[in-house]
Amino acid sequence: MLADRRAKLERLREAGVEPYPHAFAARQDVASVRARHEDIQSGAETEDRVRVAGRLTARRGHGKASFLDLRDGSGQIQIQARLDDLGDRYEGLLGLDIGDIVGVEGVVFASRRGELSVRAESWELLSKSLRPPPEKFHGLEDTETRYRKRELDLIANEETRELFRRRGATIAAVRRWLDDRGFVEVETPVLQPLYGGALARPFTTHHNALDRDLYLRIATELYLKRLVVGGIDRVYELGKDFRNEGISQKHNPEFTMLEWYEAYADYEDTARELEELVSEVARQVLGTTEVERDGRKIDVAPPWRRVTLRDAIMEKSGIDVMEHPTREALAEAMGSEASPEEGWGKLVDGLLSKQVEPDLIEPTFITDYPVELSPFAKRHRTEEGLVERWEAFVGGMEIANSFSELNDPDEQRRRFEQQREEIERGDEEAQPYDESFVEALEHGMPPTGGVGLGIDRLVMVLTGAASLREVVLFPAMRT
RNA sequence: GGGCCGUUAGCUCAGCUGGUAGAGCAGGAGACUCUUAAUCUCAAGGUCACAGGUUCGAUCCCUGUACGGCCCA
Repeated sequence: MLADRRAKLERLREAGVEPYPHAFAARQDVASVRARHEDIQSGAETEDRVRVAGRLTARRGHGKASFLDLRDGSGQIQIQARLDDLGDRYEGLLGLDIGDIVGVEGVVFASRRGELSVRAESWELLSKSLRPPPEKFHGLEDTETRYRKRELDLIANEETRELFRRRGATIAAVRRWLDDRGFVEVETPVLQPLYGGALARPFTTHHNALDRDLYLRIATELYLKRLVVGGIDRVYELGKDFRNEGISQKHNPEFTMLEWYEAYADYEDTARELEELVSEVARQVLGTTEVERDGRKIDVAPPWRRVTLRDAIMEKSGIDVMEHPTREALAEAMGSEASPEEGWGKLVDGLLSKQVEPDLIEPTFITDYPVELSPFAKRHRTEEGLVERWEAFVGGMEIANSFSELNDPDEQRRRFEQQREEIERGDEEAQPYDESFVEALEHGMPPTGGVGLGIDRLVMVLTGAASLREVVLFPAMRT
């Protein structure tokens, strides 16, 4: 199989052909050629001489005249090869393999059937392909191979190419939205002496020269808030976080997260901003605020529904969590035993994710969370025991999380103490105490609204993808 | 972590009650000067995921392992 192509490579070399030349000058991309001839009539000739280059994706031979399809990063175009035009270079062009990268110079015309084509007058091999590409009609369908060898998925499947174009466009649009509003993009440490900012288990690594363990960040929250203390009133970071947890359709151990912080804003401001950002990004990427998921249309245009966590749980389960303020009472109301490492907050979180979240198809803010679940959120201005926090859901999936940031250093200390109790109970996702963060707050942080937006999940929403692994180029796999 | 399903040619897939494997595409040789999943002829291509077991005989039945998918926790 490979031997055939290897043998061809050797024959080319023996014939004095360099199979891996350095360049193909004065190349135009396929999209620009197509753009010039949008309105061409079937059978029409032009005098437009072009140089295009790309991968051969198909060949239809006819003896002394043949057709090849050539694709570059911008699109695909048909090449016509005729013995009359190419003479002794004709056989060589036909002898190339599907998958080879080739440069062609010729004149643009439209075939009798109206297909825009380049009539080759000369060509050169730009890179020899030694392995056969996936099958041309069915493409590459095996999920495992698509993830492990994403390059083959991209060669074979237009939907995959389109999805990752959309992902790129989404990230660009998100940055544009923030940049336009004066947010400063920053980069904070990925390797951290102490992890924090989210309830999750970290990855641990080791610094040899310092001979000490470091953690891969689980969030950027604490460093970004220190920058707000420092006077960067509008700040954001877009990058990878790492959480040492299982792999599922909504979880990858490394994932892309956006966090932004805005001084003098609260969680009502950030909710309005998120609605605006998501709908604006959808408009830029899709041209509409309507997305599709499982065959259903979902409009992400503002305003999104707002419902308190207490009401949302009551509506679905009939349980008023505020009437059962201890873990024992709540567990009894739920008709189950709480495992020892689960506090009251964890039980509430469980009710939310199992009973409520799957039905949150239309864009929804769930607001006002128990303080136990939110060690960095400010207490609610009117509701006892709650904090000013929301999570945003679209298509049955959490995409963002936000609060009026806790800026009272003494209160922050008490919250860390509370987390210490959770750790002692055996909760491995609780927060370690971070004194340098509390010290920063002691210098005074303005009232601030902060948001975390899961970029992979946003891309899932905008592409209708069923699994996070579809929108991550190289998802985590065993071995 | 548990349950169910899958793994056969480079790719997409067949394979009967257990008798040592087939097709299409791709690749090879040939025919064909407007095709586009081109068409036609010929030939070639396999550690049936891996390791055991049952059997005269295993792609097929059983056990285990690896990897993947779906569902549940």
